[in-house]
Amino acid sequence: MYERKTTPNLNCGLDLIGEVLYGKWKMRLLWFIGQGHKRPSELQRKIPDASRRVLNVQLKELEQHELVTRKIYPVVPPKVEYSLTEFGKSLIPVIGAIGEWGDANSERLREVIAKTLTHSDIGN
Amino acid sequence: MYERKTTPNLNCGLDLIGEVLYGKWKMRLLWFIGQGHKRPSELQRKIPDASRRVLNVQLKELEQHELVTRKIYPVVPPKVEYSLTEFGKSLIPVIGAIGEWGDANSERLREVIAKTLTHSDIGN
DNA sequence: CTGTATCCTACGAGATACTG
DNA sequence: CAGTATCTCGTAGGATACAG
Repeated sequence: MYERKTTPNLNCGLDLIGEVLYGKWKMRLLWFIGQGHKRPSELQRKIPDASRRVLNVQLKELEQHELVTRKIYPVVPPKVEYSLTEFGKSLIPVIGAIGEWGDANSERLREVIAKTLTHSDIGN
Repeated sequence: MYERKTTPNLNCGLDLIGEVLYGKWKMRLLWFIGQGHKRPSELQRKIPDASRRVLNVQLKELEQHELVTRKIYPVVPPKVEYSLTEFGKSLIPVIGAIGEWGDANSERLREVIAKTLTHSDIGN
């Protein structure tokens, strides 16, 4: 978890939600957990570009922000499951809207993003 | 404008939109421009926490991503106006949904955010 | 299967001072 | 009023290696 030195100025909803959703993989984590992919290894497979460490960091932040809960099963090998809280669930439609717009405009988005990359060569 | 060294992996809409919306003030810039606050000084007043430089940087990125256009009036003193493109306009409902959720849950959000601040003391 | 501890780097963003 | 040039710094996130 990162230690924050500065204190943000939170004026509007756009700001507040940013605090909680800022983090490269958070929206996708919430999304996949909502889809029923709850175990760390599963999430890791769904988001292979993220390192295990960062996934854990962001999951812990989501937990602290009360968007997900973490349940540990005392078995060997260890088993952990993340679930959305009610609060987290209420965010899913918003994330859905964002993702839909992104999917619907993926063509266009790839174009404009490609234009701004200095060493162009998009990964896929 | 920042020079990017790494090349992102863009798999899904959530990823793609992130590329274009990542930036501390971009959503609010789009929002305010959509509301008709088009001039730099106006936007600066709306978002006083951002420095002029960063506002310009992010506006230029939004322009390159074809979400806004920039129009210069050849008068003295100089006058500039930003407007949403059709592409940019199509994003507004999404930003609206995000902002609404944030506003609707601002109480709760402030709480959970406060808990995670190490040197607590929220600005407002 | 889980998670944590180090170390390291790119880059977002602020401050300030300057030009047209 | 609008924009750019430097300089600087914090920190998010990757790599790797290890531990329960």
